[in-house]
Amino acid sequence: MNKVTVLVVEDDAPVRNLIVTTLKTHEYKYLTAANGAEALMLAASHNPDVVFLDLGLPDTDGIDVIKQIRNWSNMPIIVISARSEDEDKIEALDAGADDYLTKPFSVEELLARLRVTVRRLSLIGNEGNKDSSVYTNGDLKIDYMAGCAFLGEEELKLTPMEYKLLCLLAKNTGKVLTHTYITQNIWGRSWDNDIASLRVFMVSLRKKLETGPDSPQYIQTHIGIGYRMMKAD
Amino acid sequence: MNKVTVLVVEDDAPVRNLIVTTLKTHEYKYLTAANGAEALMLAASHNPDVVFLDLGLPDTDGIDVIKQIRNWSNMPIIVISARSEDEDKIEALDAGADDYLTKPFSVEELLARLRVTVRRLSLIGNEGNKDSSVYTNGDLKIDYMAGCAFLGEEELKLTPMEYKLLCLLAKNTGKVLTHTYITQNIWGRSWDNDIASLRVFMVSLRKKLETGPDSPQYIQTHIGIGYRMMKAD
DNA sequence: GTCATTTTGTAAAAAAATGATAAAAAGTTC
DNA sequence: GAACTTTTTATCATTTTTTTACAAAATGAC
Repeated sequence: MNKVTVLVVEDDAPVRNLIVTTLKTHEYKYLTAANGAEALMLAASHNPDVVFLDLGLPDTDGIDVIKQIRNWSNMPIIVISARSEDEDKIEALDAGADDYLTKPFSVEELLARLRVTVRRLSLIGNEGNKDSSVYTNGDLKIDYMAGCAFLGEEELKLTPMEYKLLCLLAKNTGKVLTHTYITQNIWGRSWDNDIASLRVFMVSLRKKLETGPDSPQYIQTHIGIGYRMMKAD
Repeated sequence: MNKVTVLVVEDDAPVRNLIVTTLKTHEYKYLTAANGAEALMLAASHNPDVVFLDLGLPDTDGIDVIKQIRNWSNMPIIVISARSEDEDKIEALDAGADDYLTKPFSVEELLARLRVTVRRLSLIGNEGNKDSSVYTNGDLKIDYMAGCAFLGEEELKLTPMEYKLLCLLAKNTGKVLTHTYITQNIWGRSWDNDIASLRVFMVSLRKKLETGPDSPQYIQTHIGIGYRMMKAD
């Protein structure tokens, strides 16, 4: 998963800094808000992965912030509050919070609970967004997660280079990619030899891809420039 | 959602009764276990929606129970423990627990946290919850719970490494796993030697798995990339 | 249009990289 | 220390990548 973004809602600057510093050193991205209005705005505009929410805000009741967010999003909300009464916890959790820590809290525990949340997010992500990593173009299908490509029902048996090349073209469907761009992407350099190799790979890729003897359906040559993956749909 | 089933793992009878009574009055279904072995059995056989787990069990370390369950399931586990040290919490959470309450706990808070968990379950929808403790793929069968594998009726006699490897491949059936990914998962590192070892294990695993002399039925090599468990069904 | 020139496609080889396998060495477990 | 598992090492076969040479196609000047 990419870097996780945490929205930190906390009016007390020292506490906020402590959290932010911790997040920074653990490679999380973050946003900060010092009051409820700001928090709601940032939550809506940046759609963070997780929210850390202090309930004692100057302008709004923290519970309302939870409810507001829950009106349109299920993003995980971890409450951090000075109040340790059962009723407070229950109210927050039932309003839609996912977890509740009381101040003073242990930074390590906060991180552990954040890890739990992120772990859960990635679980949902992997099962719900299964097709987000599948590319289709006519009969051609590439499953980036699984690392394989299909033409119709049949799986294409591609070498690593061919696969790389196909992915590069696919990810830029419709665009003409110059020889230099392609070789830079695959070999990290662009010598004459590489462009000659590119031609050879092009041949073998096309042999596996292009069904008929007719003009190339998927990969088009642009003489003097490079190649392009055509949009078939 | 139908009635939610909670597996209560707690050796102390009074506490267990308190929890059970509470669950009963709030219309939850429940199962109880007084030790780790029983807990694992019930978890596998009844596939409860949530687990309440006391870490101080007579027979097993609670952390091990978490890890065991996580071998084959993502069912929510809420830990209830007498130990309130940060390290204990972090260890449990990182082992796969979803929440951590310290004794003495408030019944109301427990219920609130249970509601949070159930709410989350219904969000995900039970379709994603297809993890079961046995994996089947053609003639291959893996009982994660019991920690053994079968080919048809015959049990495969696998070494620990071979078993680990097989599970990793099985859990990613259909995906091509890179050498690095595999070694990272098994050895936590990825040196040349590890990849060489991987090859050796691959040979012995295949000897035990692949029946015919024909091309590999289960484990496919992707030259320059890694391996893949094929979907046989 | 024709011809020279440039660019691209193709096949076949050489070179390099990678994988399977056996066997020995090192480590574990009981 | 015997039996077993894991790691290391070496060899050989296979596959992939690169190189090379040449044919085919496109381009542009005339």
